[in-house]
This record gives sequence, structure tokens and C-alpha cells, in this order.
Amino acid sequence: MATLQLLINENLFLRDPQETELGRKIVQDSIAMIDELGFEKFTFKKLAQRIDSTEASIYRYFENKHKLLVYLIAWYWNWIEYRIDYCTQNIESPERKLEIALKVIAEKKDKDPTFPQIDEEALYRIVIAESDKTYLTKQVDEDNKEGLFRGFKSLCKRVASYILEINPDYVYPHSLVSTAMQAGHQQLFYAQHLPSLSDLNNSEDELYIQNEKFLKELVFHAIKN
Amino acid sequence: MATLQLLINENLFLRDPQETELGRKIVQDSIAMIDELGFEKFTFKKLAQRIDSTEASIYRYFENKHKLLVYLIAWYWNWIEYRIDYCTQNIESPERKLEIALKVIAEKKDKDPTFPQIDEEALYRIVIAESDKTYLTKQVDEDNKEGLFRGFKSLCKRVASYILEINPDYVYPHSLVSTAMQAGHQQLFYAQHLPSLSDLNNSEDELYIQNEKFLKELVFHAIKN
DNA sequence: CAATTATGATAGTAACACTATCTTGCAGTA
DNA sequence: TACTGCAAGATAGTGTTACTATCATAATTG
Repeated sequence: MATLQLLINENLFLRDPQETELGRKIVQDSIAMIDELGFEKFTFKKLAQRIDSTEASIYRYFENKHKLLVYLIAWYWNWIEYRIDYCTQNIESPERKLEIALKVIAEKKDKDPTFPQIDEEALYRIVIAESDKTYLTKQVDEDNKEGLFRGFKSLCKRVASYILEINPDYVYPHSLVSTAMQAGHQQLFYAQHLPSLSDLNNSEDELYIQNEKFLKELVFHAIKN
Repeated sequence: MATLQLLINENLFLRDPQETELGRKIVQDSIAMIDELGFEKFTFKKLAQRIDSTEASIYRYFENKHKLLVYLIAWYWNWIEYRIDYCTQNIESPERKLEIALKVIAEKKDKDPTFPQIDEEALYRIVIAESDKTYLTKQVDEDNKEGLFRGFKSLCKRVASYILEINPDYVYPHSLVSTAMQAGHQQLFYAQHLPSLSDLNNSEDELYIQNEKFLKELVFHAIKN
């Protein structure tokens, strides 16, 4: 298994954390800490203590904790797009490609040995619970201009293109995809914390399969003419 | 036009803000301020200055700013349920009721003279930009136990019941409704800030109509058997 | 009139989100 | 080997946030 590196937008960091020992530790341990504490209670000070470094050193990699979160979420979406790429190799049928994309988005996330330094399970929990906070801010327009959300947007565009291949007359391909991608996370969160907002039963095995089925039905029914 | 008061869960406040002058000012001006500054930059200190009161006084009404936000969002959902109630009076057909519910959820929000002290337009912008933050926290389970999300859940249940009337075999009525309600807000946010994630064009007149159409198609296609 | 209670005034605290500066140590180069 | 550059550590400091506590005062109620 080859060890790869995902290319992340340079505006997301001051110094590339993938290139140094300390940088990798920052990313690795921030994933663990945000997962444990939640984003609001996570601080650079606590992270510094944990990795036996200093606040100042962390600030040399990331401008602030918001950028670090956006970095992690961007990494996630790049990873998902890479996985969709990988899994749709040599497949022609747009229906099949759409199905695979939805599967990759909704499926249970296990450790990907291609990226040994990232704990994808923890990161997935962060994506579910925190990713909306990356853009629900007053600086969203500036952040967007800097290209911080490129990963999500590019993925959305790609899956929307499958939909247009299937039904060129469908009017809302991007809206449908962005809705489905967010719904996938939301339903997992609801199933766990606000179960009356969801019909997925919170049993580990069934959960992800049901979620995938819900999304597939939603999308394929929507684009049927 | 009768002036009504919505009944809000008592766990959301320490002293009922609807019953005093100061309380109403807190609610009114916090809506304006959160709309202007965004929730993270909004503080009780700034609010106190604006309404010529003190931090301490505001803390006598709301435990903290998170609870205040949850209060505002709860008010909003109660208002929406009241409006759906109002607009579905004497209507039998579940299809029609579902349509009306989606319309009320998606339509442009204007000042409702029934609640003269609330700026519904500003509140709607807050709901779009901030409402997810009410439950995307580590204390979601405790907050939920206290019934803080009752409004949203009750509305979801009601609309889901329309769906089950239409098609008793549809397996994901709650998931579909919660997805649609969130999608409605999300698409408006995307249209304005991340337009490549949406197909709604950001022209004031068309926007809400398109959004409503998107949601209706999504929901009605999903439940068709 | 006395008692209660809402509000205001003021002060204080721990944590947070940085910023600045200076030093150390190490890797590469002349 | 000495020189240079730079990453990281050490330390300190600042303004703000999110509270909590206490006391005074004014208005309302019994």
C-alpha cells in the first residue's frame, strides 16, 4: 500500500504541517482532542501541553484554531474525492458512479492505511459534529475567496456532473448533492443525539446501511423524470 | 390582529423575558445584534451597552449566550408551527397540508404583526446562519433532556405525520422532513455565500420560489411509491 | 409602612486568543 | 571548522470573554 499525501490549499496553513514532525503531531493530536473535547473547548494551549510543545509553535503552523478546523475538514473532503476517484476507476455508467459516490460518502469510515498519520474514524466524527462551523461565520465570503472550501465544492461539482449525465434536464443537481452530503452527516448525528428527527435506528451495523439507502432513494427518486 | 405570545420551554430562561420591559429589550436587541455581528462576536457585554443595562442584569434572564440562542431558535420553530397550524385550518388533504407546511418553511419571511416585538426577517437570517450551533455541541444530550429542542422535534413529527398519511409505507418520514427543513436553510445560505453548491440563483424574487420548488420536488418524489 | 424584588453599579477571576521577543539547537554550507 | 539560517522552545504580556459576587437603590406589593 503506497503512502500518499493529499494536497491541501496553501491558504489553510502558514507552514505545511505535513512536512515536519511537529506539524504532523499538531494535526494528529488536534484530531484526537477536537473529537474528545469538541471544537469550542479545544484550545491551542491544551494541544501544546498534550504534544509537549508551545502555543507559539502551533501558531507558526496555523493562524488560529478556525483555520485548523477548516484544514481538517478540507483534508476530509479531499480524501473522500480521492476515494470516489479510486472506486469509480474504469466505470462508465453514471448511475453506477453516482451510487458509488453516495456509498463512499455514507459508509462507515475505517482507518485508511494509505494515510497512516490520520485517524479517519475520529476525523469523521469531527466532520459530522463540526464541519458546518467552518462556513457558518461572518468571514465566510473572505474564506471562500481564499479557496478554503475548494474541496467540498469540487466534490459537489463532480457528483452533480454524474447526475446531469443521467438526467440532463434535472434543474437542481448541485442543490441535491449538497443537500445529500449534509443530510448524510446530519442523520448520523440525529440518530445518535436527537433520534426523533431520524428514522435510522442507532444500531451500529444497520446505521450506515440505512443511511446509505435513505440517501440513494432520496437522490435517485429526485432525478427521475 | 390579536397580539399573541408563544409559550417557550421554561428551561431556556431563568426569568421569562416576555414578561418584562427589560426582558423584551434583551430579546429584541439580541436579535438585531446577532444578525449584525454573528453569534461568536456577539457578547452580553456589548448587548448590555446597547440596551443601556448591565451584563449582570442580562445574566438574570439567560444563563449564558448559548441558551439565549437556543431560546431564539425555539421561538422561531414555535412560530413556524403556529403558522402551519394557522394555514392548514380546515384542510383535510394530507398532500395539501404537506405542501403548505413546505411553503411556510421555505417562503420569504416578513414581519408578522401578531408578534410586534420580534423582527422575523432578522431572526430568519439568524436561523439560517446559526441554528445548527444550538445542537452541534458536546452538551447536546443534556440540552435535549431538558427539552430545549422540543419545538423543532414537534414540528418534524407533525410534518412526518402528513407524509405517513400520504404514504404509510414510506420508511424515512422523519429523516426526510428534518433533511428538507435543514436543506431549506442551507440552500439559502449557499445561494448567497457559496453559490456553486446550489442551483438557486440569488435574485431576491426568484430565490424563495425556487427553494420551495426544490424542496417540494424533493419531498414529493421521495415519498412516491 | 414594611418587605420584597428587579435592576444597576462595581469589582474581580480564570481562561482564551493571540503577539512579541529572545534563546537554543541543529542542518547545511563556505 | 566556523558561519549562517531557521525551526522550535521559553517566557511574558495584552485585551477580551464569560462569567460570579456583592452591595446599593428604586419600584411594587401586601
